[in-house]
Amino acid sequence: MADIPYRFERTRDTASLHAEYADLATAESAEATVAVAGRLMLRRVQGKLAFGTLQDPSGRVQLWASADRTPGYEAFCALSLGDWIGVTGEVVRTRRGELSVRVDQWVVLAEARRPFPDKWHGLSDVDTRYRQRYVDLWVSEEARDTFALRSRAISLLRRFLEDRGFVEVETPVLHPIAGGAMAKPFVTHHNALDMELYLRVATELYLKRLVVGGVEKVFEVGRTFRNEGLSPRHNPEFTMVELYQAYADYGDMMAITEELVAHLATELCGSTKLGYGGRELDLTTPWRRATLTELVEEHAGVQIDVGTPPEELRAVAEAHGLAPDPSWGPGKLVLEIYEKTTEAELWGPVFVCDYPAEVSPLARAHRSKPGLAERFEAIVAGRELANAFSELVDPDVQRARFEEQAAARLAGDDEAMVIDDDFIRALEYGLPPTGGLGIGIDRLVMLLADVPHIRDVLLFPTLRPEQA
RNA sequence: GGGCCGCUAGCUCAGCCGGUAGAGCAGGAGUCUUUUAAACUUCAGGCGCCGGGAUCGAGACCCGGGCGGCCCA
Repeated sequence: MADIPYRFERTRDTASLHAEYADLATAESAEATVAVAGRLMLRRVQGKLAFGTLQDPSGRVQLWASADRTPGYEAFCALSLGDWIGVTGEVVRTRRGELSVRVDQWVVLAEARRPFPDKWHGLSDVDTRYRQRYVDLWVSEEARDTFALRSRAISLLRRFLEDRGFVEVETPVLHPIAGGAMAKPFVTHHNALDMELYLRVATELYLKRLVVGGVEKVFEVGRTFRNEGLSPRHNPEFTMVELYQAYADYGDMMAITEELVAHLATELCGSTKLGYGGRELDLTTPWRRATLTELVEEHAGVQIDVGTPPEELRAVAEAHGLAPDPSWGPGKLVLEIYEKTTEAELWGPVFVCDYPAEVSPLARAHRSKPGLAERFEAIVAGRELANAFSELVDPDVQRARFEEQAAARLAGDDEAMVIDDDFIRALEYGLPPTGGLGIGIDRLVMLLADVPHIRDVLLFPTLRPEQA
């Protein structure tokens, strides 16, 4: 192992070097000494002269070493690609016009003992890119750009909400009851209390408790866990932002959703007109608002709603290749028909409004449409990006909804919710009219970064373990 | 869970109808004072994902398994 110093005093990153010396003439020296550090990416040895390419997070700069002025010239030429080095020297522009740091002093900061990936093709094996993200980040600029964008997106999201008076909170990840979404939880065990705990499937029920407590505008950005399969759009742990606003309804949530997404697109991509997967995506506000049943009529050519006789709904479902379970009510049938015939056809952005109340146990009944709830999902680039409601505020109705869920659970639906008595007790203290919204951050970043797989926006996605 | 595709040197990839494994880069040893992934000479580098099978003979064909990708549920 080389003698590695404990620190290195860097004076410039490579980007600021290029900015500062943009006007330096060819074959001139700036008569200024700088210290740069990073990873050696390329090397061109020409006998008594050697050139290298140093990379840091801001970019790259050429290094120029010569046998007659670079100390330890032979050793410098023998560095491995991937080694971290610190270089001190004069800023010059070579005869070929390349801004360079002359290697007057240099020191190894870390050895790359493992071989460098192909310097031209980089890493193409996606599995290796996910498993060894440290190598991927080092050699592929697209990966670095995507994660930089993710970081800025979350930062902008926080500022957007804070600017509107929302307060960020942290609620438990370990839940005694996995509530707030229809999903299978991960189960764990607490030894001291000798009890099962569940990793949260949503932050919803805790955040609404906070609105009861008087936090009128509240949000949480947090990891959520659902015990389901892996797909280009699903990872068992993912990041959601949920927000709740007192005195607001789902219409207000539509406005926040479209403003937020348009704001992020403008800030990060420079426009609300994006391309995604080679297809145009126009996020300019306002987004289309359409009811679920309108959209089913558009795409499946059938007029149905929760008031349609169940036999008729069943027939429509079967006509589209579904095998309706006898336990399904009209609401479930309508939802299934929508998901089968329409959801995949939508590109969006579109707010799909007014879901059946039967499948929306935490949403408030529609103010004028019986059997429906004031709930929407935002479909963007063909996938669900957001889910929101006018929140159910009546403790008696909430208890009845929970009881329906418990019955479904007994009947074998392991994604159905469990009765949360404390949540009902909270509602009994009074939840004002409230709008609530959840947005999948990973999917949002996928849109903004124009990447096809959720793994492309997760630094360390869930993978099967490597073979020993 | 089902279907299809892929897995060959550290990396990126070839390999015909089944005949005993190759290139470029990276690595080692040399030559070279202005290069830009890319000079030249030379050397080394392989559990062909794993396990079975048919064959005189398998990287290639058949079966099972692993991991990954895409599509479907």
